[in-house]
Amino acid sequence: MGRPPKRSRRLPVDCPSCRARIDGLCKDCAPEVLRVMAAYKSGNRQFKAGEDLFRLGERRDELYHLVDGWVFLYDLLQDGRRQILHFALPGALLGLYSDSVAPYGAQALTDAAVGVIPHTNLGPLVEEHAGVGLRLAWMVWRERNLAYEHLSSIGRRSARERVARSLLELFVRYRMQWPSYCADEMHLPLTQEHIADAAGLTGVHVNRILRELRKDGIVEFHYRRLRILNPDKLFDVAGISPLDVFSWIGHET
Amino acid sequence: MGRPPKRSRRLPVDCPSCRARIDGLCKDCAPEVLRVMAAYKSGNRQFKAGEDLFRLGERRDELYHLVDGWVFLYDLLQDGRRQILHFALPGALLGLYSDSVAPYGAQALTDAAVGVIPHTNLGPLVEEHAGVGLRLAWMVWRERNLAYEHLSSIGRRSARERVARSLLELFVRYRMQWPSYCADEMHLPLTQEHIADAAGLTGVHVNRILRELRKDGIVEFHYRRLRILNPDKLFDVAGISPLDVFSWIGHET
DNA sequence: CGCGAAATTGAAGACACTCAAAGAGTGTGG
DNA sequence: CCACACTCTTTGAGTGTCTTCAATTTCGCG
Repeated sequence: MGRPPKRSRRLPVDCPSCRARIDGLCKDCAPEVLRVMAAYKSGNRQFKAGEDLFRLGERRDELYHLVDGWVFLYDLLQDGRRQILHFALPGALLGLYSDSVAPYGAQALTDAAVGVIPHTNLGPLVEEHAGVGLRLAWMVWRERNLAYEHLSSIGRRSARERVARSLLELFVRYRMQWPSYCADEMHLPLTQEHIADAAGLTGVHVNRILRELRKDGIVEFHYRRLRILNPDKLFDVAGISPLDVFSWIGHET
Repeated sequence: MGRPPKRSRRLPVDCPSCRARIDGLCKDCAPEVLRVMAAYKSGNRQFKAGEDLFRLGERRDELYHLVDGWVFLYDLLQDGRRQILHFALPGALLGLYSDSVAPYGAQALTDAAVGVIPHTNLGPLVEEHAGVGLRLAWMVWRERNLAYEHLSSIGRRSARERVARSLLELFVRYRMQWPSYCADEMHLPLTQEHIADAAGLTGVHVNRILRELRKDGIVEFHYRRLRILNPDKLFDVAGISPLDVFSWIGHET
Protein backbone atom coordinates (compact mmCIF):
# COMPACT_ATOMS: atom_id res chain seq x y z
CA MET A 1 0.00 0.00 0.00
CA GLY A 2 1.15 3.48 -0.83
CA ARG A 3 -0.64 4.99 2.10
CA PRO A 4 1.68 6.61 4.60
CA PRO A 5 1.43 5.54 8.21
CA LYS A 6 -1.63 7.05 9.82
CA ARG A 7 -0.70 10.22 11.68
CA SER A 8 -2.79 12.42 13.82
CA ARG A 9 -3.48 15.85 12.35
CA ARG A 10 -2.60 17.65 15.54
CA LEU A 11 -0.11 20.44 15.24
CA PRO A 12 3.30 19.68 16.54
CA VAL A 13 3.83 21.57 19.74
CA ASP A 14 7.32 22.72 18.99
CA CYS A 15 8.96 23.72 15.75
CA PRO A 16 11.87 21.28 15.87
CA SER A 17 9.55 18.39 15.05
CA CYS A 18 7.40 20.27 12.54
CA ARG A 19 7.04 18.75 9.07
CA ALA A 20 7.11 22.15 7.43
CA ARG A 21 10.83 22.00 7.99
CA ILE A 22 11.07 19.57 5.11
CA ASP A 23 10.21 22.24 2.60
CA GLY A 24 8.77 25.28 4.30
CA LEU A 25 9.94 28.58 5.59
CA CYS A 26 12.01 26.83 8.22
CA LYS A 27 13.90 24.53 5.90
CA ASP A 28 17.59 24.41 6.74
CA CYS A 29 17.11 26.98 9.44
CA ALA A 30 19.40 26.98 12.41
CA PRO A 31 17.59 25.88 15.58
CA GLU A 32 18.06 29.35 16.86
CA VAL A 33 16.09 30.79 13.94
CA LEU A 34 13.35 28.28 14.59
CA ARG A 35 12.92 29.64 18.08
CA VAL A 36 12.71 33.14 16.69
CA MET A 37 10.13 32.14 14.06
CA ALA A 38 8.04 30.57 16.74
CA ALA A 39 8.10 33.84 18.59
CA TYR A 40 6.51 35.59 15.63
CA LYS A 41 3.69 33.13 15.29
CA SER A 42 0.44 34.16 16.86
CA GLY A 43 -0.85 30.61 17.15
CA ASN A 44 -2.00 27.54 15.30
CA ARG A 45 -5.22 26.56 13.59
CA GLN A 46 -6.98 23.43 12.34
CA PHE A 47 -9.30 22.97 9.39
CA LYS A 48 -11.56 20.07 8.47
CA ALA A 49 -11.51 18.46 5.05
CA GLY A 50 -13.71 20.48 2.71
CA GLU A 51 -13.51 23.59 4.83
CA ASP A 52 -12.34 26.90 3.35
CA LEU A 53 -9.23 28.41 4.92
CA PHE A 54 -10.30 31.61 3.24
CA ARG A 55 -12.63 32.54 0.43
CA LEU A 56 -12.25 34.61 -2.69
CA GLY A 57 -12.49 38.27 -1.78
CA GLU A 58 -12.06 37.89 1.96
CA ARG A 59 -9.64 40.01 3.88
CA ARG A 60 -6.88 38.42 5.89
CA ASP A 61 -4.15 40.00 7.89
CA GLU A 62 -2.30 36.80 8.60
CA LEU A 63 -0.11 34.34 6.81
CA TYR A 64 -0.76 30.60 7.07
CA HIS A 65 2.15 28.25 7.14
CA LEU A 66 0.73 24.89 6.12
CA VAL A 67 2.08 22.23 8.43
CA ASP A 68 -0.07 19.22 7.72
CA GLY A 69 -2.65 18.22 5.12
CA TRP A 70 -3.52 19.08 1.52
CA VAL A 71 -5.02 22.39 0.45
CA PHE A 72 -5.95 23.70 -2.96
CA LEU A 73 -6.14 27.28 -4.21
CA TYR A 74 -8.92 28.12 -6.61
CA ASP A 75 -10.61 30.84 -8.55
CA LEU A 76 -14.36 30.97 -9.04
CA LEU A 77 -16.12 32.76 -11.92
CA GLN A 78 -19.54 34.39 -11.67
CA ASP A 79 -21.30 31.47 -13.32
CA GLY A 80 -19.69 28.85 -11.13
CA ARG A 81 -16.86 27.70 -13.35
CA ARG A 82 -13.94 26.84 -11.11
CA GLN A 83 -10.23 26.85 -11.84
CA ILE A 84 -7.86 25.16 -9.45
CA LEU A 85 -4.65 27.13 -9.37
CA HIS A 86 -2.42 25.10 -7.13
CA PHE A 87 -2.30 22.11 -4.83
CA ALA A 88 -0.46 23.11 -1.67
CA LEU A 89 1.45 20.58 0.43
CA PRO A 90 2.96 20.97 3.89
CA GLY A 91 5.54 23.71 3.96
CA ALA A 92 3.51 26.00 1.69
CA LEU A 93 2.73 29.58 2.60
CA LEU A 94 -0.94 30.28 2.13
CA GLY A 95 -1.63 33.74 3.33
CA LEU A 96 -1.43 37.04 1.61
CA TYR A 97 0.87 39.93 1.77
CA SER A 98 -0.38 43.13 3.26
CA ASP A 99 -3.94 43.74 4.21
CA SER A 100 -5.56 43.07 0.88
CA VAL A 101 -8.44 41.14 -0.58
CA ALA A 102 -7.79 37.48 -1.38
CA PRO A 103 -7.51 37.00 -5.16
CA TYR A 104 -8.24 33.31 -4.73
CA GLY A 105 -9.81 30.93 -2.26
CA ALA A 106 -8.13 28.12 -0.34
CA GLN A 107 -9.92 24.91 0.60
CA ALA A 108 -8.72 21.94 2.62
CA LEU A 109 -8.73 18.58 0.80
CA THR A 110 -7.90 16.70 3.99
CA ASP A 111 -7.92 17.78 7.59
CA ALA A 112 -5.22 20.40 7.76
CA ALA A 113 -3.15 22.29 10.28
CA VAL A 114 -1.48 25.66 9.89
CA GLY A 115 0.75 27.98 11.86
CA VAL A 116 -0.45 31.56 11.87
CA ILE A 117 1.87 34.53 11.42
CA PRO A 118 0.28 38.00 11.55
CA HIS A 119 1.37 40.25 8.73
CA THR A 120 2.46 42.89 11.14
CA ASN A 121 5.09 40.49 12.41
CA LEU A 122 6.57 39.97 8.98
CA GLY A 123 8.54 43.19 8.93
CA PRO A 124 10.16 42.64 12.31
CA LEU A 125 10.84 38.99 11.52
CA VAL A 126 12.67 39.86 8.35
CA GLU A 127 14.42 42.67 10.14
CA GLU A 128 15.79 40.22 12.66
CA HIS A 129 16.71 37.53 10.16
CA ALA A 130 17.35 38.95 6.72
CA GLY A 131 17.71 35.46 5.27
CA VAL A 132 14.03 34.82 5.89
CA GLY A 133 13.07 37.56 3.43
CA LEU A 134 15.11 35.95 0.71
CA ARG A 135 13.77 32.53 1.59
CA LEU A 136 10.26 33.94 1.34
CA ALA A 137 10.97 35.40 -2.08
CA TRP A 138 12.45 32.13 -3.21
CA MET A 139 9.40 30.14 -2.13
CA VAL A 140 7.00 32.46 -3.90
CA TRP A 141 9.26 32.39 -6.93
CA ARG A 142 9.09 28.63 -7.09
CA GLU A 143 5.30 28.76 -6.87
CA ARG A 144 5.27 31.25 -9.68
CA ASN A 145 7.35 28.91 -11.80
CA LEU A 146 4.96 26.09 -11.09
CA ALA A 147 2.11 28.37 -12.13
CA TYR A 148 3.97 29.15 -15.35
CA GLU A 149 4.39 25.48 -16.16
CA HIS A 150 0.75 24.92 -15.38
CA LEU A 151 -0.09 27.76 -17.74
CA SER A 152 1.93 26.23 -20.49
CA SER A 153 0.22 22.93 -19.91
CA ILE A 154 -3.31 24.29 -20.07
CA GLY A 155 -2.62 26.71 -22.87
CA ARG A 156 -0.72 24.49 -25.24
CA ARG A 157 -1.19 20.82 -24.44
CA SER A 158 -3.84 18.24 -25.26
CA ALA A 159 -6.15 16.82 -22.64
CA ARG A 160 -4.08 13.66 -22.48
CA GLU A 161 -0.87 15.56 -21.86
CA ARG A 162 -2.51 17.78 -19.27
CA VAL A 163 -3.96 14.97 -17.22
CA ALA A 164 -0.70 13.05 -17.34
CA ARG A 165 1.20 16.12 -16.21
CA SER A 166 -1.17 16.82 -13.34
CA LEU A 167 -0.90 13.32 -11.97
CA LEU A 168 2.84 13.25 -12.39
CA GLU A 169 3.30 16.55 -10.64
CA LEU A 170 1.17 15.54 -7.71
CA PHE A 171 2.92 12.22 -7.40
CA VAL A 172 6.41 13.71 -7.48
CA ARG A 173 5.67 16.56 -5.13
CA TYR A 174 3.94 14.26 -2.68
CA ARG A 175 6.80 11.83 -2.71
CA MET A 176 9.22 14.56 -1.75
CA GLN A 177 7.34 14.86 1.52
CA TRP A 178 8.28 11.30 2.39
CA PRO A 179 11.81 10.96 1.13
CA SER A 180 12.34 7.57 2.68
CA TYR A 181 9.09 6.23 1.39
CA CYS A 182 9.11 4.42 -1.90
CA ALA A 183 6.15 3.00 -3.79
CA ASP A 184 4.42 3.32 -7.12
CA GLU A 185 1.14 3.97 -5.40
CA MET A 186 -0.28 6.71 -3.21
CA HIS A 187 -3.43 8.09 -1.68
CA LEU A 188 -4.43 11.18 -3.64
CA PRO A 189 -7.26 13.00 -1.87
CA LEU A 190 -8.90 14.33 -5.05
CA THR A 191 -11.89 13.57 -7.21
CA GLN A 192 -11.65 13.47 -10.98
CA GLU A 193 -13.48 16.77 -10.87
CA HIS A 194 -10.54 18.32 -9.03
CA ILE A 195 -8.16 17.10 -11.72
CA ALA A 196 -10.50 18.49 -14.34
CA ASP A 197 -10.71 21.89 -12.67
CA ALA A 198 -6.93 22.01 -12.39
CA ALA A 199 -6.37 20.93 -15.99
CA GLY A 200 -9.02 23.17 -17.50
CA LEU A 201 -11.22 20.29 -18.64
CA THR A 202 -14.57 18.77 -17.75
CA GLY A 203 -14.89 15.90 -15.33
CA VAL A 204 -16.42 13.74 -18.01
CA HIS A 205 -13.53 14.20 -20.35
CA VAL A 206 -10.93 13.59 -17.65
CA ASN A 207 -12.68 10.33 -16.99
CA ARG A 208 -12.32 9.29 -20.61
CA ILE A 209 -8.64 10.24 -20.64
CA LEU A 210 -8.07 8.22 -17.48
CA ARG A 211 -9.69 5.24 -19.12
CA GLU A 212 -7.24 5.51 -22.02
CA LEU A 213 -4.24 5.89 -19.75
CA ARG A 214 -5.35 2.87 -17.77
CA LYS A 215 -5.91 0.83 -20.91
CA ASP A 216 -2.44 1.81 -22.13
CA GLY A 217 -0.93 0.61 -18.88
CA ILE A 218 0.50 4.00 -17.95
CA VAL A 219 -1.29 5.15 -14.84
CA GLU A 220 -4.40 4.38 -12.80
CA PHE A 221 -6.43 6.86 -10.77
CA HIS A 222 -9.51 5.45 -9.26
CA TYR A 223 -11.32 6.55 -6.16
CA ARG A 224 -8.43 8.48 -4.70
CA ARG A 225 -5.86 5.85 -5.30
CA LEU A 226 -3.14 6.75 -7.75
CA ARG A 227 -0.84 4.12 -9.15
CA ILE A 228 1.98 4.70 -11.60
CA LEU A 229 2.24 1.68 -13.86
CA ASN A 230 4.85 2.92 -16.32
CA PRO A 231 6.81 5.98 -15.17
CA ASP A 232 8.82 6.37 -18.35
CA LYS A 233 5.75 6.33 -20.52
CA LEU A 234 4.03 8.74 -18.15
CA PHE A 235 6.83 11.29 -18.54
CA ASP A 236 6.61 10.71 -22.25
CA VAL A 237 2.87 11.25 -22.49
CA ALA A 238 3.10 14.29 -20.24
CA GLY A 239 5.75 15.68 -22.57
CA ILE A 240 8.06 16.29 -19.65
CA SER A 241 11.73 15.62 -19.16
CA PRO A 242 12.60 13.95 -15.86
CA LEU A 243 14.97 16.86 -15.29
CA ASP A 244 12.03 19.24 -15.11
CA VAL A 245 10.89 17.78 -11.83
CA PHE A 246 13.80 19.35 -10.02
CA SER A 247 12.18 22.72 -10.38
CA TRP A 248 9.00 21.40 -8.73
CA ILE A 249 10.79 20.29 -5.64
CA GLY A 250 13.15 23.18 -5.30
CA HIS A 251 16.38 21.44 -6.14
CA GLU A 252 19.25 23.28 -7.75
CA THR A 253 20.16 21.91 -11.16
CA MET B 1 -2.36 59.67 -30.63
CA GLY B 2 -1.73 57.29 -27.77
CA ARG B 3 1.93 56.98 -28.52
CA PRO B 4 4.08 58.27 -25.69
CA PRO B 5 6.70 60.88 -26.44
CA LYS B 6 9.65 59.32 -28.16
CA ARG B 7 12.35 58.52 -25.67
CA SER B 8 15.80 57.18 -26.25
CA ARG B 9 16.36 53.66 -24.95
CA ARG B 10 19.59 54.55 -23.21
CA LEU B 11 19.91 53.56 -19.60
CA PRO B 12 19.63 56.39 -17.16
CA VAL B 13 22.99 57.06 -15.71
CA ASP B 14 21.86 57.43 -12.15
CA CYS B 15 19.15 55.68 -10.21
CA PRO B 16 17.24 58.77 -9.10
CA SER B 17 15.92 59.31 -12.62
CA CYS B 18 15.31 55.65 -13.41
CA ARG B 19 11.83 54.66 -14.56
CA ALA B 20 12.00 51.40 -12.66
CA ARG B 21 11.30 53.49 -9.60
CA ILE B 22 7.69 53.75 -10.70
CA ASP B 23 7.08 50.11 -10.00
CA GLY B 24 10.34 48.26 -9.57
CA LEU B 25 12.58 47.15 -6.78
CA CYS B 26 13.36 50.73 -5.99
CA LYS B 27 9.80 51.97 -5.65
CA ASP B 28 9.35 54.15 -2.59
CA CYS B 29 12.95 53.62 -1.58
CA ALA B 30 14.75 56.27 0.34
CA PRO B 31 17.43 57.97 -1.76
CA GLU B 32 19.99 56.43 0.51
CA VAL B 33 18.76 52.94 -0.39
CA LEU B 34 18.97 53.81 -4.05
CA ARG B 35 22.63 54.55 -3.68
CA VAL B 36 23.14 51.24 -1.96
CA MET B 37 21.23 49.35 -4.65
CA ALA B 38 23.35 50.96 -7.30
CA ALA B 39 26.41 49.71 -5.50
CA TYR B 40 25.20 46.13 -5.87
CA LYS B 41 24.63 46.42 -9.58
CA SER B 42 27.37 45.07 -11.76
CA GLY B 43 26.37 47.14 -14.75
CA ASN B 44 23.75 47.72 -17.41
CA ARG B 45 22.80 46.01 -20.62
CA GLN B 46 20.86 46.72 -23.80
CA PHE B 47 18.84 44.37 -25.99
CA LYS B 48 17.40 44.85 -29.45
CA ALA B 49 13.78 44.15 -30.30
CA GLY B 50 13.39 40.45 -31.04
CA GLU B 51 16.54 39.51 -29.15
CA ASP B 52 16.46 36.94 -26.36
CA LEU B 53 17.56 38.16 -22.95
CA PHE B 54 17.95 34.51 -22.09
CA ARG B 55 16.70 31.26 -23.52
CA LEU B 56 14.92 28.27 -22.08
CA GLY B 57 17.44 26.08 -20.29
CA GLU B 58 20.26 28.59 -20.16
CA ARG B 59 22.15 29.25 -16.99
CA ARG B 60 22.30 32.74 -15.56
CA ASP B 61 23.90 33.96 -12.41
CA GLU B 62 22.47 37.44 -12.58
CA LEU B 63 19.20 39.19 -12.09
CA TYR B 64 17.89 41.68 -14.67
CA HIS B 65 16.01 44.70 -13.51
CA LEU B 66 14.03 45.85 -16.53
CA VAL B 67 14.34 49.60 -16.86
CA ASP B 68 13.00 50.34 -20.30
CA GLY B 69 11.13 48.42 -23.01
CA TRP B 70 8.76 45.46 -23.26
CA VAL B 71 9.81 41.87 -22.69
CA PHE B 72 7.83 38.66 -22.73
CA LEU B 73 8.47 35.39 -20.94
CA TYR B 74 7.65 32.21 -22.80
CA ASP B 75 7.79 28.46 -22.73
CA LEU B 76 8.53 26.37 -25.80
CA LEU B 77 7.45 22.76 -26.29
CA GLN B 78 9.40 20.18 -28.25
CA ASP B 79 7.21 20.52 -31.32
CA GLY B 80 7.39 24.29 -31.43
CA ARG B 81 4.16 25.19 -29.67
CA ARG B 82 4.78 28.34 -27.69
CA GLN B 83 3.08 29.64 -24.57
CA ILE B 84 3.61 33.23 -23.52
CA LEU B 85 3.65 33.36 -19.75
CA HIS B 86 3.93 37.03 -19.01
CA PHE B 87 4.46 40.43 -20.54
CA ALA B 88 7.03 42.31 -18.47
CA LEU B 89 7.07 46.09 -18.26
CA PRO B 90 9.69 48.40 -16.79
CA GLY B 91 10.26 47.68 -13.13
CA ALA B 92 10.01 43.92 -13.58
CA LEU B 93 12.65 41.55 -12.27
CA LEU B 94 13.64 39.13 -14.98
CA GLY B 95 16.43 37.02 -13.67
CA LEU B 96 16.45 33.84 -11.74
CA TYR B 97 17.21 32.95 -8.21
CA SER B 98 20.26 30.90 -7.49
CA ASP B 99 22.44 29.41 -10.13
CA SER B 100 19.84 27.34 -11.90
CA VAL B 101 18.57 26.59 -15.36
CA ALA B 102 16.03 29.00 -16.79
CA PRO B 103 12.56 27.41 -16.79
CA TYR B 104 11.44 29.91 -19.41
CA GLY B 105 12.88 32.21 -22.03
CA ALA B 106 12.68 35.99 -22.18
CA GLN B 107 12.54 37.94 -25.41
CA ALA B 108 12.50 41.68 -26.04
CA LEU B 109 9.46 43.04 -27.87
CA THR B 110 11.01 46.46 -28.23
CA ASP B 111 14.54 47.65 -27.66
CA ALA B 112 15.10 47.16 -23.96
CA ALA B 113 17.48 48.17 -21.21
CA VAL B 114 18.19 46.36 -17.95
CA GLY B 115 20.25 46.82 -14.85
CA VAL B 116 22.25 43.76 -13.88
CA ILE B 117 22.55 42.48 -10.33
CA PRO B 118 24.73 39.40 -9.79
CA HIS B 119 23.09 36.77 -7.63
CA THR B 120 26.00 36.70 -5.29
CA ASN B 121 25.18 40.28 -4.40
CA LEU B 122 21.64 39.45 -3.42
CA GLY B 123 22.50 38.05 -0.01
CA PRO B 124 24.62 41.01 1.03
CA LEU B 125 22.08 43.47 -0.37
CA VAL B 126 19.27 41.96 1.65
CA GLU B 127 21.57 41.76 4.65
CA GLU B 128 22.14 45.46 4.47
CA HIS B 129 18.53 46.42 3.77
CA ALA B 130 16.13 43.83 5.08
CA GLY B 131 13.21 45.65 3.49
CA VAL B 132 14.50 44.78 0.04
CA GLY B 133 13.97 41.06 0.71
CA LEU B 134 10.36 41.65 1.57
CA ARG B 135 9.91 43.94 -1.41
CA LEU B 136 11.38 41.22 -3.60
CA ALA B 137 8.99 38.64 -2.22
CA TRP B 138 6.10 41.01 -2.73
CA MET B 139 6.98 41.62 -6.37
CA VAL B 140 7.25 37.93 -7.13
CA TRP B 141 4.04 37.36 -5.26
CA ARG B 142 2.22 39.84 -7.43
CA GLU B 143 3.56 38.15 -10.55
CA ARG B 144 2.37 34.84 -9.20
CA ASN B 145 -1.09 36.28 -8.72
CA LEU B 146 -1.11 37.56 -12.26
CA ALA B 147 -0.10 34.08 -13.40
CA TYR B 148 -2.99 32.64 -11.40
CA GLU B 149 -5.48 34.95 -13.04
CA HIS B 150 -4.02 34.12 -16.41
CA LEU B 151 -4.43 30.45 -15.55
CA SER B 152 -8.03 30.95 -14.68
CA SER B 153 -8.57 32.79 -17.91
CA ILE B 154 -7.04 30.13 -20.13
CA GLY B 155 -8.49 27.22 -18.22
CA ARG B 156 -12.05 28.35 -17.84
CA ARG B 157 -12.90 31.16 -20.23
CA SER B 158 -14.01 31.30 -23.84
CA ALA B 159 -11.78 32.65 -26.58
CA ARG B 160 -13.70 35.92 -26.57
CA GLU B 161 -13.26 36.39 -22.86
CA ARG B 162 -9.59 35.50 -23.02
CA VAL B 163 -8.72 37.92 -25.79
CA ALA B 164 -10.67 40.70 -24.10
CA ARG B 165 -8.88 40.04 -20.84
CA SER B 166 -5.43 40.02 -22.43
CA LEU B 167 -5.97 43.34 -24.15
CA LEU B 168 -7.47 44.87 -21.06
CA GLU B 169 -4.61 43.74 -18.87
CA LEU B 170 -2.00 45.06 -21.24
CA PHE B 171 -3.78 48.37 -21.59
CA VAL B 172 -4.19 48.88 -17.86
CA ARG B 173 -0.69 47.83 -16.93
CA TYR B 174 0.83 49.97 -19.62
CA ARG B 175 -1.17 52.97 -18.56
CA MET B 176 0.18 52.69 -15.05
CA GLN B 177 3.60 53.41 -16.46
CA TRP B 178 2.42 56.80 -17.62
CA PRO B 179 0.18 57.98 -14.84
CA SER B 180 -0.25 61.44 -16.26
CA TYR B 181 -0.97 60.16 -19.73
CA CYS B 182 -4.55 59.66 -20.71
CA ALA B 183 -5.92 58.26 -23.95
CA ASP B 184 -8.05 55.42 -25.23
CA GLU B 185 -5.35 54.40 -27.64
CA MET B 186 -1.84 53.02 -27.33
CA HIS B 187 0.99 51.43 -29.23
CA LEU B 188 1.05 47.75 -28.33
CA PRO B 189 4.22 46.14 -29.70
CA LEU B 190 2.63 42.74 -30.32
CA THR B 191 1.36 40.70 -33.22
CA GLN B 192 -1.93 38.82 -33.06
CA GLU B 193 0.22 35.74 -32.80
CA HIS B 194 1.61 37.02 -29.50
CA ILE B 195 -1.89 37.50 -28.17
CA ALA B 196 -2.76 34.02 -29.35
CA ASP B 197 0.25 32.45 -27.68
CA ALA B 198 -0.57 34.25 -24.46
CA ALA B 199 -4.25 33.31 -24.54
CA GLY B 200 -3.71 29.70 -25.53
CA LEU B 201 -5.35 30.11 -28.95
CA THR B 202 -4.28 30.12 -32.59
CA GLY B 203 -3.49 33.28 -34.45
CA VAL B 204 -6.28 32.64 -36.90
CA HIS B 205 -8.86 32.34 -34.21
CA VAL B 206 -7.67 35.44 -32.37
CA ASN B 207 -8.10 37.29 -35.63
CA ARG B 208 -11.72 36.19 -35.88
CA ILE B 209 -12.39 37.22 -32.29
CA LEU B 210 -10.85 40.62 -32.92
CA ARG B 211 -13.12 41.06 -35.90
CA GLU B 212 -16.13 40.41 -33.68
CA LEU B 213 -14.93 42.77 -30.97
CA ARG B 214 -14.35 45.45 -33.57
CA LYS B 215 -17.75 44.89 -35.13
CA ASP B 216 -19.34 45.15 -31.68
CA GLY B 217 -17.58 48.46 -31.08
CA ILE B 218 -15.68 47.25 -28.05
CA VAL B 219 -12.03 47.31 -28.94
CA GLU B 220 -9.76 47.54 -31.99
CA PHE B 221 -6.31 45.99 -32.35
CA HIS B 222 -4.80 46.40 -35.74
CA TYR B 223 -1.15 46.49 -36.69
CA ARG B 224 0.11 47.21 -33.20
CA ARG B 225 -2.37 49.91 -32.47
CA LEU B 226 -4.81 49.20 -29.66
CA ARG B 227 -7.86 51.33 -29.16
CA ILE B 228 -10.46 50.90 -26.46
CA LEU B 229 -13.83 51.90 -27.89
CA ASN B 230 -16.07 50.89 -25.01
CA PRO B 231 -14.29 50.29 -21.70
CA ASP B 232 -17.38 49.21 -19.78
CA LYS B 233 -18.29 46.64 -22.36
CA LEU B 234 -14.71 45.45 -22.49
CA PHE B 235 -14.70 44.74 -18.77
CA ASP B 236 -18.01 43.03 -19.23
CA VAL B 237 -16.86 40.80 -22.08
CA ALA B 238 -13.64 39.99 -20.22
CA GLY B 239 -15.74 38.95 -17.24
CA ILE B 240 -13.70 41.19 -14.98
CA SER B 241 -14.68 43.60 -12.28
CA PRO B 242 -12.94 46.97 -12.47
CA LEU B 243 -11.81 46.33 -8.90
CA ASP B 244 -9.68 43.41 -10.07
CA VAL B 245 -7.28 45.70 -11.84
CA PHE B 246 -5.89 46.91 -8.55
CA SER B 247 -4.18 43.60 -8.07
CA TRP B 248 -2.46 43.98 -11.46
CA ILE B 249 -0.91 47.27 -10.60
CA GLY B 250 0.02 46.51 -7.03
CA HIS B 251 -2.44 48.71 -5.24
CA GLU B 252 -3.77 47.83 -1.84
CA THR B 253 -7.53 47.38 -1.80
C1' DC C 1 -28.37 -2.68 3.45
C1' DG C 2 -29.32 1.60 1.44
C1' DC C 3 -28.16 6.31 0.54
C1' DG C 4 -25.35 9.95 -1.60
C1' DA C 5 -21.32 11.14 -3.97
C1' DA C 6 -18.28 9.91 -7.49
C1' DA C 7 -17.30 7.46 -11.70
C1' DT C 8 -18.60 5.70 -16.18
C1' DT C 9 -20.56 5.51 -20.70
C1' DG C 10 -23.16 7.11 -25.01
C1' DA C 11 -24.85 10.40 -28.35
C1' DA C 12 -25.09 14.89 -30.25
C1' DG C 13 -23.28 19.42 -30.77
C1' DA C 14 -20.13 23.55 -30.28
C1' DC C 15 -16.04 25.85 -30.25
C1' DA C 16 -11.67 26.28 -31.74
C1' DC C 17 -8.18 24.20 -34.99
C1' DT C 18 -6.00 23.12 -39.54
C1' DC C 19 -5.03 24.02 -44.08
C1' DA C 20 -4.91 27.12 -47.72
C1' DA C 21 -4.94 31.36 -50.28
C1' DA C 22 -5.29 36.24 -50.87
C1' DG C 23 -4.83 41.01 -49.15
C1' DA C 24 -2.72 44.78 -46.34
C1' DG C 25 1.09 46.95 -44.19
C1' DT C 26 6.18 47.72 -43.32
C1' DG C 27 10.86 48.11 -44.41
C1' DT C 28 14.75 47.92 -47.59
C1' DG C 29 17.55 48.53 -51.49
C1' DG C 30 18.02 50.06 -56.02
C1' DC D 1 10.88 57.48 -54.55
C1' DC D 2 9.28 53.39 -56.15
C1' DA D 3 9.38 48.35 -56.34
C1' DC D 4 10.04 44.24 -54.20
C1' DA D 5 10.19 41.10 -50.40
C1' DC D 6 8.63 39.93 -46.24
C1' DT D 7 5.69 39.68 -42.37
C1' DC D 8 1.33 40.18 -40.56
C1' DT D 9 -3.59 40.07 -41.19
C1' DT D 10 -7.82 38.43 -43.09
C1' DT D 11 -11.16 35.16 -44.84
C1' DG D 12 -13.22 30.52 -46.18
C1' DA D 13 -14.12 25.61 -45.84
C1' DG D 14 -13.74 21.37 -43.52
C1' DT D 15 -12.30 18.81 -39.38
C1' DG D 16 -11.54 17.26 -34.70
C1' DT D 17 -11.29 17.68 -29.79
C1' DC D 18 -13.64 18.57 -26.03
C1' DT D 19 -18.23 19.77 -24.13
C1' DT D 20 -23.00 19.11 -22.87
C1' DC D 21 -26.73 16.46 -21.42
C1' DA D 22 -28.46 12.47 -19.58
C1' DA D 23 -28.67 7.85 -17.77
C1' DT D 24 -26.45 4.04 -15.29
C1' DT D 25 -23.10 1.83 -12.34
C1' DT D 26 -19.74 1.69 -8.69
C1' DC D 27 -17.99 2.93 -4.37
C1' DG D 28 -17.74 4.49 0.50
C1' DC D 29 -20.03 5.09 4.59
C1' DG D 30 -23.48 5.19 8.20
